[in-house]
Amino acid sequence: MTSSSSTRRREATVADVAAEAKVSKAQAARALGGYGAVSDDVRTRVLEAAAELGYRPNMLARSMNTGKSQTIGVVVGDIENPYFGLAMRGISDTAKRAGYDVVLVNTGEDHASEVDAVRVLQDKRVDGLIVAPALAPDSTHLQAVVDSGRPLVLLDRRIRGLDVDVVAAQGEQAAFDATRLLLAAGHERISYISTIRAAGQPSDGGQGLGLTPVAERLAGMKRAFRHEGKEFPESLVRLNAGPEDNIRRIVASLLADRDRVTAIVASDSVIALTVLEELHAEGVEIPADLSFIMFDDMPWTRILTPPLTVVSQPVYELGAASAGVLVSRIRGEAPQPVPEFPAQLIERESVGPPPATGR
Amino acid sequence: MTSSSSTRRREATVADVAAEAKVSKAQAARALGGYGAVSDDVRTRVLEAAAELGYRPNMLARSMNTGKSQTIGVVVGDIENPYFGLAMRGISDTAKRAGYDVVLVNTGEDHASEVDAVRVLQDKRVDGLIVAPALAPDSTHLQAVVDSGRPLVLLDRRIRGLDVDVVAAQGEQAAFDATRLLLAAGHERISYISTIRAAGQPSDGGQGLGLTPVAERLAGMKRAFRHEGKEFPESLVRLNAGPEDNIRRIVASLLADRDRVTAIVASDSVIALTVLEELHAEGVEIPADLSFIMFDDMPWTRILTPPLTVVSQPVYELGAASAGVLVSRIRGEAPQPVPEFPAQLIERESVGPPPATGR
DNA sequence: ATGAAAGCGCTAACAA
DNA sequence: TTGTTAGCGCTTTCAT
Repeated sequence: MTSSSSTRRREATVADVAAEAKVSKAQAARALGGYGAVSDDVRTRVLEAAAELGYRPNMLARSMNTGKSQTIGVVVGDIENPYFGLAMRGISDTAKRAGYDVVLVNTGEDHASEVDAVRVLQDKRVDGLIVAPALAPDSTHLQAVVDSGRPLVLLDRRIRGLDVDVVAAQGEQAAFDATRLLLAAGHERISYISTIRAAGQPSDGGQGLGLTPVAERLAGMKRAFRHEGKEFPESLVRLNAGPEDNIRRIVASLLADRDRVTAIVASDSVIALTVLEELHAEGVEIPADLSFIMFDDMPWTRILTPPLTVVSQPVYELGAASAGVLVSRIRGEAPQPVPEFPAQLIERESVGPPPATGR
Repeated sequence: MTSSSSTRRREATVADVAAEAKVSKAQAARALGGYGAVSDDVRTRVLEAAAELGYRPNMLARSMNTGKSQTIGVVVGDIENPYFGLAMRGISDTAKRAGYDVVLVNTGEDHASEVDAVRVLQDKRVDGLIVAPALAPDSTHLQAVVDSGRPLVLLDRRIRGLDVDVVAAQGEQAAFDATRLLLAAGHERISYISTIRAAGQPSDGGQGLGLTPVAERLAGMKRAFRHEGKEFPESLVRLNAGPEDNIRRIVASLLADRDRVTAIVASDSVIALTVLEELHAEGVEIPADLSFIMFDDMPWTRILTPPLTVVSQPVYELGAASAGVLVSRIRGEAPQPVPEFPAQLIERESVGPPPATGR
């Protein structure tokens, strides 16, 4: 007759189990924890007692003396962004398989938030951290993680001077390919739009971008222009584009310009959505009036009219790899080289020749 | 001269700080933890010592005696699904504001996984749980949570006989509205497609669906038919529709049928995407050949040609509310009534008259 | 193989 | 206000 009252009854502890099984606390703990030397007889008695009492280990207590929490911390800018949603699944799947739980903190791309999150996670004694850092001049909070000896893996963004594993897609070549596609179709007035919070001038085209995917892609685009002997239109690069209504404004002004852009490259799927909405609202036809390429091959890009030409990144795999690398670091295994994840241009139908210049 | 070796140096503890500040461990702990009575003099000395030593509290130790981990567990079927991504942000934002971290477990809609997740989270002594339970005959794992006295909030799905807070959108009325829209346009052969893993026959139209949103919506649809004195085509309900290639098959067979469906209602955005892809592949025009309505007002539904008529659900708010309710339960506050979240039909252009029966 | 006892880092009585 | 002393539930020497 178990007392199934709804009040939280005291949970059974190792001591309780030990008493019930008539062995010492130490032996019960060994049997329960699966370590040390235990005779079959004792083990079965302990396990039976445990089952009867509904014993469940207190992981906090266990973590306290082992120093391992079997938990990894993940800090991202925006889980709502499908990019991170997918990456998160990769992380989660991999972590779970290795016996780790994941505590997720969303920073809203805010640096102070990120600093705080990293600290809190360390206070909670996570065994390792995966951070997709916001662009910021200061990375002492991450350096502190490294100094503390806790494994840290950077996702999607490298940080200068921080010697840790980084898992990110390589976008330079794909950006090069995408730009060549555009150039070949006859475009030169190409705009790249990103919400990245870059330091410095809004359109300084690469300064203050650090080692971000955006910087890489811009480099790829420039190389493509150089390759054709043409000049990259720095002035059409739009960073710090968020939030939504600002993106709309940017698109509108890009279109209103006397020297109109003929192609737009969107930095991710969230920004792409807003750009497309604004284009729609302005009655701009793709690709007749404007060519369009976006990063991330979201499922919906295939069912648009026309289907969108995109640069796809193996996002799930990036997440999975970051967790994989982190886990092996936690376990102190030999530092495997982080695999490469090249982004890839997928041609569909949103790129065409620029409109006849009928201004 | 700090030893910035990369080896994990022993972290400063309360005892270290106390020694440095020349006070008792208890006083140091009080000053550090911000509880009890501490003189200004002692406090400043302790805080200084702490700063100098780089002291950080060990939350595991703290949790062990307080019994509070300041962490809530969230168990969902699929984080990759944008629905949960958004809900997760609502949860995360709300939890963080209340001082809680979130550990997220993805079950892949697998019951065994869910059972395990719930157990592990309890072992980790989370202060409360938010679970979006997979449909399963057995919910003893959740009953166990309730019995243990740990706060539990169900997200998106109610469970018969389990007396806990439930946060979910009300879809009956919106489904009724959507169906009336379809009926008014002249549709009767309407198919509802869902990936929900229902027990019993695949098309038993509501049996074995428990208290799920799908059951509610089906009820709304039936009511609309009844309201018009027409008979609901149970045989067109397609449950257990996953995974992707199976969805395609279902759509294909629905179209191939001699008595073709004239309208499809998709249960969520993930399934909608596949349905739309298949329709696209089959050359079916919306709404000329087929009318289409989906649940969840994803941003991309607005930029399709034509824009999609959808049923929108306040997903972020659902997540936020579930966390809010959970936190107040954890704090032992008076049980606030869970707010209502009616889903809402948003008419756009994917519904039109059925095609002239030119078979 | 087993048990006694000493912690892990912190909070929580209880005295002083 | 301060310090002393017990624990929280578990792992881990160290004997036996």
